[in-house]
Amino acid sequence: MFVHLTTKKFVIQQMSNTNIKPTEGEMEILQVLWQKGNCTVREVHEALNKKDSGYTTTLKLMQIMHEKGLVDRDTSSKTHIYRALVNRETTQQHLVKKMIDNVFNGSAARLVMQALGNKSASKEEIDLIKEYLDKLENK
Amino acid sequence: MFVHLTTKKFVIQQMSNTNIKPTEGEMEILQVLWQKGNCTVREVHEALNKKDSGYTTTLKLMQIMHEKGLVDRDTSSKTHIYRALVNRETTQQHLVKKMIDNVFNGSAARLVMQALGNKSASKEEIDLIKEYLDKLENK
DNA sequence: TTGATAATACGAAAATGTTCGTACATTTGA
DNA sequence: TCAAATGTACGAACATTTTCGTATTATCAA
Repeated sequence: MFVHLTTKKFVIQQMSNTNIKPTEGEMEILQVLWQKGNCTVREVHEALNKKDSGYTTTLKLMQIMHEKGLVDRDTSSKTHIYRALVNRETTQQHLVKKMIDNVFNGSAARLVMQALGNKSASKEEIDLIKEYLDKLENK
Repeated sequence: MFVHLTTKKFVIQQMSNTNIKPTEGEMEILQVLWQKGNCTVREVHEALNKKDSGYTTTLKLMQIMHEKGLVDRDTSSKTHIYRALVNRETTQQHLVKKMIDNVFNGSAARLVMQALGNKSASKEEIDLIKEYLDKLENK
């Protein structure tokens, strides 16, 4: 399906931007790109499954992301292929840090507990976290 | 200092808004109100210590927050006294949930680990969290 | 070949958030 | 008392993000 991708190269560059702050819409798109790897605009648009906005909106957003350097794209064929240029973990790190400051007054623990109180945290997830904590404490 | 406050009453009402999403600027103000309790605009403005925006900006923001129902105010004296109308924990809950969805693809554990990897999490905080986790698991 | 389909480009409107200037009212102290 | 200081009200400018309409180009199948 994406055989041609093995020959067409993306420009090799890494996002050095220290001030990463994707908008909400941009984050949704990045999620898809991180999860599915390289994508066309249509693939992203369909993955998002937005009923309240059209295809050209997603397109425009991705074009802007390209201008900003959030994504790179292969334009060698008519249908462009996009990929995330910002690192997933780094971006998440930035946003979490911002939330800790902006919402939790600088306390990471508060955020963690709030997140754990959330129903989203299942038994398995909690065990995973405990394990992680032990590792963290042993160094 | 705030003796008069014991006699002047705030309208008793609770924010029922299910779609709480304060903007970044609004969050900063809420932080102050949550932390310091009832405040004048000036107190908030000084607590924020923003050098890049003036007093009337903070004022305007707080007026808008009032329109939105994020805060209530006592206008019985010339200098109005504001208080948060949205609950701290509820608001944080909403924002965390949103971030889990929007940034961490629904995984609370991922967010937690990202937050813990942060330098902001000290030894004490980590112990606090472990304690919390045990409590959480025992029910 | 040619018309339908699917893409991109891009300007501009709409929506939302932030900032400020200015008018006006109240308080206060000299 | 009355001028300076301190407040609020509020419109308007500006910035950013999101959305869409329309023009144009490429692809594909009949």
